[in-house]
Amino acid sequence: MKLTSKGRYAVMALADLAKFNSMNPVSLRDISLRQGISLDFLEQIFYKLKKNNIVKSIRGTRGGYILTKNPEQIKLANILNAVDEEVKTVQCKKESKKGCNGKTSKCITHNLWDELEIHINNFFEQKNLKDLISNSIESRN
Amino acid sequence: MKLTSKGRYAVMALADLAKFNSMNPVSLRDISLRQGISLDFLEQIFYKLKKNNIVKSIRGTRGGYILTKNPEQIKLANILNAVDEEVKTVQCKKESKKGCNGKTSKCITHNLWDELEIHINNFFEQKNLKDLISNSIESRN
DNA sequence: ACAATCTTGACTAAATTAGTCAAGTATACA
DNA sequence: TGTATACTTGACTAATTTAGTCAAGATTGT
Repeated sequence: MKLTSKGRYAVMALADLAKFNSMNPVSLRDISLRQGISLDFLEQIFYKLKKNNIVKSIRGTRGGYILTKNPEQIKLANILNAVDEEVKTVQCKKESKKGCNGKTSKCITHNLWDELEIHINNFFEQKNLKDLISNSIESRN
Repeated sequence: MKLTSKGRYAVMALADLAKFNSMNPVSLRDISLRQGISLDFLEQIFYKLKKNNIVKSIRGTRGGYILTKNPEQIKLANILNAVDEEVKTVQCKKESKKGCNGKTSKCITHNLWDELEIHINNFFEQKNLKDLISNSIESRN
């Protein structure tokens, strides 16, 4: 699980989408304006979200994107996995065939990062888009 | 909380230190060889660990470093905070005076990252150096 | 004296991030 | 049918961050 602006933007954009979803598709341009995210960057992000079947697109003049499911069915873990291709907490996983740091065995802390990754994933597994938008209303944002 | 190799190396090095601590100071050179971490990089890391009172140093020919406390009294959170100066999960905190993304209010996901940071911190608050080394013996490493 | 070790700052190559740019394709609507 | 709007997709790039290296010294044990 990689946590970058790309992931944050994806969550923000989808929260925006969930909020204004009602029935009409929402254009990236609108999201870009409301959330202050570069349109070009959003395009990249939504390309991935679409490939991962989290949104679907409607082309043409009044087109835009809509969620494929209800907000409460979309877990944040799904979103982050969709945009942040590689899953990692901290190095030391990708060289796992040969051990860590070029050694032949796993490093002392190897299990630790495994556990951490699970811990973080749990967090995102337990949150869905609806949680986010109800929270933001609650806190008067 | 930033998670990089620097933090991982710090934890590895201190776990090594805890293991061989017995009574004699352990030199960075030894740690470097055992853990496969660059000596120069270790020096940087231990500089910070010392400033944060996690280790103390003994100079001279048979010098090296020793832990200032028992391994079970050193929480991983302490270590990571010591070496990873800046605390952050994902952008959107440092501009917190002016809101996120240059907007005047907090972004929809702001609270989310706060929660996540707490979640991760809890993880590291609950683990100490002793946990690490007993685990690694247990799993025959 | 001298070798081992810690101390500290400055510098840098490589990787990653956070985008931009560009050239399209599809659709709605006038 | 033309045109504006919006999605589609790949390629490229500036800025930042990471993960170190390099260097010059200060201390101490023997």
